[in-house]
Amino acid sequence: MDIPDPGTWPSTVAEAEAVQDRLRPLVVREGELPAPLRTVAGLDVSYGPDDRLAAAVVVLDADTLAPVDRATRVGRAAFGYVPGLFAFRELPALLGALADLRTTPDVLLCDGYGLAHPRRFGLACHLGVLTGLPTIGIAKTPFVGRYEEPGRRRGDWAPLTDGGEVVGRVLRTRDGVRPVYVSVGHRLGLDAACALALRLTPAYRLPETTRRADRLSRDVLAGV
DNA sequence: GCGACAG
DNA sequence: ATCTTGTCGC
Repeated sequence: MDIPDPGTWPSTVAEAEAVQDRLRPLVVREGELPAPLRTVAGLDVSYGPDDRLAAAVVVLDADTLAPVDRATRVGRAAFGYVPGLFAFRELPALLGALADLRTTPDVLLCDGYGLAHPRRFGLACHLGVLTGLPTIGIAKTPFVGRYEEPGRRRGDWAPLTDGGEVVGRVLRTRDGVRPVYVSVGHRLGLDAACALALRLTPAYRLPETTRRADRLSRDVLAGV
């Protein structure tokens, strides 16, 4: 798919935060799922020694969840790990992988947060603004915000709030398993984001998109 | 000031 | 993220 040239990447914390502040106003915090929804893409990155990394994108048929496209990119981490600036670490490689895709996915599912971020501009928002595509963030552990424990059944959820505003949702994707943390990335509202998260978790806690991308990035890093 | 802190 | 054995359960 076509990916616009992001230009140069920041090298300091101050520069990176300035980039987030500059792009944040471009985030569209609402929207319905595209109809018909044809394809969904999952993105993930695996790390190896010496800052080596492998980014992977897997595109699935939204109905059958069968893989229809994939792309990978190996490289080095472009930024140190700083909570809140996580996106700068993986974005270059993820964009590179996306550029190699034959198709343009209808929605991008990111590993991490969107609006549930100290400056309301997590990886999912960043990726959404740069690609122009609808995105959502699904994280495995809490980062910002407070919440009550949701019910234990699949579909149960509780609002994730921070600074007096709802920034996401703690969602139980399977009965009796730890919940995931869903937040809006770009062009999709929270209801749509959670509906998609449930649709992609027919068997496991994490979305099929994320699981496929995770395994692919791992395999690539291992040289498979 | 101190601890916590997506992956 | 990654480093790692065994173990409980379907």
